[in-house]
Amino acid sequence: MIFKELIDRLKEKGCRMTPQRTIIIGILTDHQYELISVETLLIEAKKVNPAINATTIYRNLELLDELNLIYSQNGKDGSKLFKLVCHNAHHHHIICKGCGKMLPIDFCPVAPQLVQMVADKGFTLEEHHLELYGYCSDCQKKKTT
Amino acid sequence: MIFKELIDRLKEKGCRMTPQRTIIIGILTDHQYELISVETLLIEAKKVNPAINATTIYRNLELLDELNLIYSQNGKDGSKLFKLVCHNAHHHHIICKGCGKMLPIDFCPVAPQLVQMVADKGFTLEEHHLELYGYCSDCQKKKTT
DNA sequence: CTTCGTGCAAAAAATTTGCATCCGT
DNA sequence: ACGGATGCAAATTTTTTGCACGAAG
Repeated sequence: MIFKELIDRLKEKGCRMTPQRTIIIGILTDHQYELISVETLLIEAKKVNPAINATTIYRNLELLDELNLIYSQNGKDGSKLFKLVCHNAHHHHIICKGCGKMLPIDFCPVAPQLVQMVADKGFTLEEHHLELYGYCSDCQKKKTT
Repeated sequence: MIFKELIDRLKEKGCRMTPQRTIIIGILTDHQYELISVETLLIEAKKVNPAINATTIYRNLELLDELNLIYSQNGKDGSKLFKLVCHNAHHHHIICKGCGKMLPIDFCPVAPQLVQMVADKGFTLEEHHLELYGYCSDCQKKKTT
């Protein structure tokens, strides 16, 4: 249900839903578990509507990036790869060492790159546990006073 | 002592140590805890030897990448950023759920991006704990038989 | 000496920008 | 109708490549 969520999120922000944007988001949704390059995204988008321009892809990726809705990393060949940040899936928390407050992080740093690195050593990654510790803004202040 | 380690590693691989390469590695070592762009790397390198060419930077980064000695990620503005993978520093393990074997991972996925994301929410990240679980190649085989 | 590495210039690729037009709301 | 979004072309930036020369081992 990521697709609709994304559209709602964009609408909230006052963005217009053009057919191009809808297509781009649809494709990103299709690839939500893998990384996709600008090039592939453009090719896939053109399959739906051949008139879509690369500029539109760039501008939409920029928009999604500003809203922190996509994550990007560099591919093996140096190309840039993108992936939606899945807000409704797996996530982690940061825990305040001062007051114990927990804040969910809508982002999992265990990227395909790490999975690959582990795979190179013969391991199959099944699950992971990440605990982040720090201080929330309130406790940060208390510490310095 | 990363600098010397890197040089040794490259020598082992049969790479020649030219002054340019030495400078580039030196600068990357200086920035081992932060990300650096090609542009900055070039500027810094030129401060040491103004004759250094961008092509040389690219070719050396390519070399280091092939040897998995650097990690790259995309900067906020879309530029590519690099950082040495610190083999002697902080690291994590993957633990086999079958036999308990532990394998160190010379890579920490808790990237500046995550630190920034946490900072945006008012938290200051102090430490983290990542546990990776999976199956080693041996136990993987046993499972399927 | 023998190759690898470098610099330079040119080519290619990737990304951004300006502007007129289009189309969601 | 208004203002954001798009397409197109041109400009800009980034990265790659070919080749001759220099220098490391």
